[in-house]
Amino acid sequence: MQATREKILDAVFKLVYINGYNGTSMAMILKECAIPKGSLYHYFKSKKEMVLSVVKERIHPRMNEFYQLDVEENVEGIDTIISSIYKVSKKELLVSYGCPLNRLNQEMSPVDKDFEEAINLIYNSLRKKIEVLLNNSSLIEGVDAESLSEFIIATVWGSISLSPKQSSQKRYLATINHLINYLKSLKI
Amino acid sequence: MQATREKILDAVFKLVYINGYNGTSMAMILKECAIPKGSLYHYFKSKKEMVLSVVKERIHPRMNEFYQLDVEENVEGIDTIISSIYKVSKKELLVSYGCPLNRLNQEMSPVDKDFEEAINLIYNSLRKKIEVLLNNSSLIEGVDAESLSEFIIATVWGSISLSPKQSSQKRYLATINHLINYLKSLKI
DNA sequence: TATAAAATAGACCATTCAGTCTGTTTTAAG
DNA sequence: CTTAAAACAGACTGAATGGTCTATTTTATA
Repeated sequence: MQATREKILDAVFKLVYINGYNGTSMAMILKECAIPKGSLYHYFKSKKEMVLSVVKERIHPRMNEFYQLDVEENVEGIDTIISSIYKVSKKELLVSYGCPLNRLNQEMSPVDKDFEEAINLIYNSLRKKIEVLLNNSSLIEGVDAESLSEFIIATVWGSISLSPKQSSQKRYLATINHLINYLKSLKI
Repeated sequence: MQATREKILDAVFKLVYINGYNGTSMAMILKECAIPKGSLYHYFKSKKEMVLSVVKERIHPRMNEFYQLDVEENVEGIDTIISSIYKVSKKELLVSYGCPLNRLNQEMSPVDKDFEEAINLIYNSLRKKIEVLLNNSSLIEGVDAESLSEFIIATVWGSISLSPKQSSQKRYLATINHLINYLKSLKI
């Protein structure tokens, strides 16, 4: 049944989000979704393949949902970016647990090529969207859209990765406000 | 012998830096430093205690060495910060493997209070140093030193955590250049 | 030089790990 | 209704895990 597979992906996403890849055992997963081992290994041939599926089928869509970076008619691209950054502060889980993609990236990318690849795919698609939005904006001269898009992601992800330390989204907003200031200063 | 303890800490730092906490086994550590188990457990009562010692005795000094953030006579604090950020790009390991503190933070802080505490201590000391330097600067009115210090760390750490994806320090510099621009715009 | 403490040494242990194996039940197609 | 494939079920396996235990060697000190 397809529902079983989805149930497994949900459980794995949740546990890996909190405990990381190596911190999550198959026993924990089995217990969380109350599914026998035979069933799980019917859908996934290994733990690694399973978590990679989570990256593609759970984390990727989640990132697209969190960062609403699609081009809108009659809206300056850079304003879409700014409002997207604000909206992130409303996502409590994200601000209090950190970014699931970045968490997994820190743990797995240096150590496993397949994870690095799957994670880079998501990172690049987000970065590219931001670059497109920047190119759809009236900016002062000499602004490099590519490095600026990297700067934006680096700052937002950095802020989120530190925000669990800081008590709340208030802190995230105070931090991120500097980024917004900078972005506004680049508008014509 | 004290040298044995130091050797162990070096090996653990290296392996945990690359593989993470849960990705590094005692067997790997023992092999790396070619020391029998009895000796190792003579110096450390557990893996966790050992890695916490690495945080305090290896990572903390390393961070202070990497980020040279001490107040200098006749130098604007903000210029010290800017040159420190530039200097980070010279540290190849940092830019190509990511920040060891941030790596461990992402993996362990959400899951273990002791790690969270030890890591926060370092984070706060760095942040405070930056705040002091900002207060030692002639900045335009209305700049909040606390949130700005958080913003600086978030951006630098974010850039470093993404820099392994980007081939080189060139990319780190291009990204971080936006931060420098912003900081310069805050000077009187 | 005698003696206790510090340090080295590695065999050993219980537990947990990811993954396999052999069935049984359910579902869908002819 | 028959039959094959899909799905469920969980006992079992070998390797790896962090940690213990006992014994020996080295070092420092009285």
